[in-house]
Amino acid sequence: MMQDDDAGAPGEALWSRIARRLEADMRAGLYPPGERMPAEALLAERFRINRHTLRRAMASLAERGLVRIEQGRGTFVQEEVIDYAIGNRTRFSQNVASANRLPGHRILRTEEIPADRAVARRLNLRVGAPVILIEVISEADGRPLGYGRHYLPAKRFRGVEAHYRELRSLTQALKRMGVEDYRRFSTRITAQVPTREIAALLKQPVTRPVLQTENVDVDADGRAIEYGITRFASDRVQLLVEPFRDAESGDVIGG
Amino acid sequence: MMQDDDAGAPGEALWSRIARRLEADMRAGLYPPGERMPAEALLAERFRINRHTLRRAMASLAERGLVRIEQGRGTFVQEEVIDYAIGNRTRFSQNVASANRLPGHRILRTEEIPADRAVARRLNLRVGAPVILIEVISEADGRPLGYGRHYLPAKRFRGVEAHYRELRSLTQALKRMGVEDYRRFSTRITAQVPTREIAALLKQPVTRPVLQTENVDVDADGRAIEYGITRFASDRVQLLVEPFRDAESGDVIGG
DNA sequence: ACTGATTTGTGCGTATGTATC
DNA sequence: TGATACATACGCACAAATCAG
Repeated sequence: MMQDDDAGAPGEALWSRIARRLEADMRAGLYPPGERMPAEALLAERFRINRHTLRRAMASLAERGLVRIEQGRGTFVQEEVIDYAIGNRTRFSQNVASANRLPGHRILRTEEIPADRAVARRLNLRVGAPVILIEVISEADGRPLGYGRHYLPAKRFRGVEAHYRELRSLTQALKRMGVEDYRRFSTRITAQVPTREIAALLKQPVTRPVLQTENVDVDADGRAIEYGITRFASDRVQLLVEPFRDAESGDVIGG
Repeated sequence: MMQDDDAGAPGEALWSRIARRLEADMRAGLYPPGERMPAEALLAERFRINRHTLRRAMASLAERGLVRIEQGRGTFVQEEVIDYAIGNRTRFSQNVASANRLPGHRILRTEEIPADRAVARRLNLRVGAPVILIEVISEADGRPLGYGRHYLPAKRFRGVEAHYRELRSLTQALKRMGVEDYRRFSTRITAQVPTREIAALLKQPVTRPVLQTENVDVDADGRAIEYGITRFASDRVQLLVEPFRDAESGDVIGG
């Protein structure tokens, strides 16, 4: 049933008009991505409509993936998610750039530490062997996408962190140290509830999950050169396992 | 000060002895995987130790990944996670069987419905074209691993659900309908907070995230034959993106 | 939106055992 | 022997999160 005081186009339901209005306001920047929208009751009062009507409008936005409604917490403007491709030749900045975002990263710290059991096993080292730890926040348009901890064997790569800071690319830094090529050996993906600390680093609420990837990269000889754990903000990143293409021909492999 | 009634090995800290005791009790089946352990206060009283000492023991178990401590909720015995391999030739039951678990599935329903926009786009159909929906709970040792919704074009695969029910394998059912071979075209991975309904289907709390995968499979000619959305219980499954190997030679591809 | 009960998290104070210099 | 630092253990109190009603 139409609202009596509907001043919009005839034939369009009031909830639909409200939905378009909310969508326009979102695009205009009134409700920035990731932010909580005003409470349903408040918006209903502001538009002078019943809360049911507003909820119908919100439901249509939620269905289209523009907002995310969370009971007891509020309604949040959905952020644009970046496809993060995972493959044999995953490179960091390419993923972000191909989404028309400005890639960047902040290095939190670099340190030489003894390998614990987990790191030693993945890098084929003895427990206690020196490894270089690089902690990075990767960003797109200044918003945190992921928080990564990368371990490299110090014996072989001592000083890599200086190159990395200078060149701002691990691929380039490794190349300067003689690693002409490397590839992703394995990737393990889990979903987790973030610790308060990690949620803060990713600037996301602890109530939203993180996608955790664990990877081992190897050089052309198959030697492990890097072990990394990255936590992605699941509202801003989705992982994409694509059909792998030949480096030269571009043909799909493994069909 | 050592406890007066300490009967343990000398030189070993009390918290360490308690940790070993708890670990043994876990393995003995006293605290089954996924279950909540008794509250810290209760356990401390039972062992006649201070709560701090018990917490030190629990911290060591948590560090080793044997338990998961959640403020306000309790301490939970961590479940063994199954590696679920994702690749060009992902097949369902192989993954579970290779983890020495008994694979199985329950078909919740099969139905012919018109394709909505999302399904139509992925299967290269018109909106409203008939598709077959198959809803499945996949299990290992009787515990739910994932809840999947699979869509197939009805025009080509009408009746596939009967074969599926009989053969209990989508690969076999498709083969019977003339699909000799198919491969994974793309997989999209996100982490989400489950709805109450999905949490119930997966027999997990809503506070634990789910891993959602969206996949499109294509036949040898590259035509889309299946679009699926699967939600995995993140405590019981981790996704594994492995180096892809050639079907014949077994060589790693793309090195 | 509030309440009370339960559970884990944190801080402080005290005391003793152990290792080192 | 003594001084010092650190790990261990206990007791008490309150904060913070969760959950059921």
